[in-house]
Amino acid sequence: MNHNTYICRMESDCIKCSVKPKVAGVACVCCLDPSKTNHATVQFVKGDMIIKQGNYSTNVAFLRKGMVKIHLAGPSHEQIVRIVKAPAYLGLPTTFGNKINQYSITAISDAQVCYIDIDFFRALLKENEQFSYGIILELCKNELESFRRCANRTQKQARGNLADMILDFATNIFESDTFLLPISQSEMANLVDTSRESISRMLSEFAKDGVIRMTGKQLEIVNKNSLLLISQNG
Amino acid sequence: MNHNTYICRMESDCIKCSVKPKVAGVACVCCLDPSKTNHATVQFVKGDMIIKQGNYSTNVAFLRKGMVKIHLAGPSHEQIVRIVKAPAYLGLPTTFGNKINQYSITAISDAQVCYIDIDFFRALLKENEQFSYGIILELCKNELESFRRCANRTQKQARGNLADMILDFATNIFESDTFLLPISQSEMANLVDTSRESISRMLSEFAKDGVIRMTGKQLEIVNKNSLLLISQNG
DNA sequence: TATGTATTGTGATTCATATCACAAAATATT
DNA sequence: AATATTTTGTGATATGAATCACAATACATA
Repeated sequence: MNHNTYICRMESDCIKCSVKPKVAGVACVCCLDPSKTNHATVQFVKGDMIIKQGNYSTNVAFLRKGMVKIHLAGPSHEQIVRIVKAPAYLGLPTTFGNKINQYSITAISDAQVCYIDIDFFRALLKENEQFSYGIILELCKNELESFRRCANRTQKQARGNLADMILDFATNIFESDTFLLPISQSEMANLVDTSRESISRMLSEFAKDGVIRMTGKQLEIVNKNSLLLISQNG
Repeated sequence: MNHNTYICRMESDCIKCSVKPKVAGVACVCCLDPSKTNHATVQFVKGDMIIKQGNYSTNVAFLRKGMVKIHLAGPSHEQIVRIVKAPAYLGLPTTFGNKINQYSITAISDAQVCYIDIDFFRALLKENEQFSYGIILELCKNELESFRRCANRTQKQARGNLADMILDFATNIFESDTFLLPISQSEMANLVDTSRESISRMLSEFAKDGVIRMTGKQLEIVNKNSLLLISQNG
């Protein structure tokens, strides 16, 4: 896997920006940058680190294409907080907070990120209230989601959380009941708060019970109801 | 305990608002409401529910005085997400999101809440960019805090989390090494993700080991270093 | 194609904690 | 003060899941 990244200014591409501003908050700023001089697009390969915990942050990043994982160093091991797919802003909390990235973001598929000049971004927030309202909205949604997830992870037992992960992939990320698992089993473990071995065991178990079908990283949900039951659990 | 609440319009009190706008985001809107007609102050008693999960929300709430717990119904039991003390906005995510409260907020001390008309609040966001920037800042801080907490709670073991809770009370909430625990042991359990029994055992253990001293709900940190060690753990 | 590296599968064992089951305090409420 | 109700203390037991320890693949690159 080649982790070289290259910067390419894609202003022309940004003009006919493929990421249409559906909701104000998740529009690429490119679309709002008439001079097209305040942003640059960077291509990442699967495995590349886009934002690195502990580094000083100078830009706002907007994920135009691809999938990433948000992760941070926990007290004993790496914790994957969430999987995010385009389009989405990355690392907003850092942008506003203390400038030091509090978590890392790594591409788990090839990805395209638009870096936006921070001053330009701030100016935009000021003058475009639609936009800033959209950002607030997105932040709020994230907070609620965080709460929900945290409660689940700590209260449910491992199989319930794994079921949730699978359902989340199918429903929110891939929007299909068949998909290629974008992360390894140890990553799943860090996402779902178990051990790698438990993930392996549980996946085989789900397969044996006819809940899912697996061929390598290809996963198919065979019995969604069972999965939902496991999620609600007992 | 008497849970009757009464509404009292305290416009005069709000004029000489004791909650000075230090940071834009955590200023009571009262201070920015010249006509003083868009807000009302309500007094709550310890134990009162200020915001109820599942209810429709019509106002923005600003906690002027007191302490509250943010909690939500988890899959198996109530989860306390965080303890918050004044001054702070309560339930912003709901305000912007879908209007149905996604979590409850309950007073754990007597508390004073300022309810602000939502349209007024929005208008303010629009016209006062300082203010909206402050709100964004606070939301971002919350998100980071959520991540950190979630990683800790799931990775550390029980005694580490309890140590963290005690340190958090001392450092952030009471700003003193001696304080009155504002919640019961079962609440602590829900905050720290253990069982009530474990909390009881661990507290006695900490006391036996000379890390803390306890007389009823009065807690004194005797050896902060030990507590920090337990937090980092092993 | 070959060789090193990362990922996955599976058993045996250990361990931290939840649960259960009461007793004892402490706090409300009449 | 007297009774009810919530909170707390503590032992015994059960259990989910981590850890350890390898074997077996799969994958990447020389």
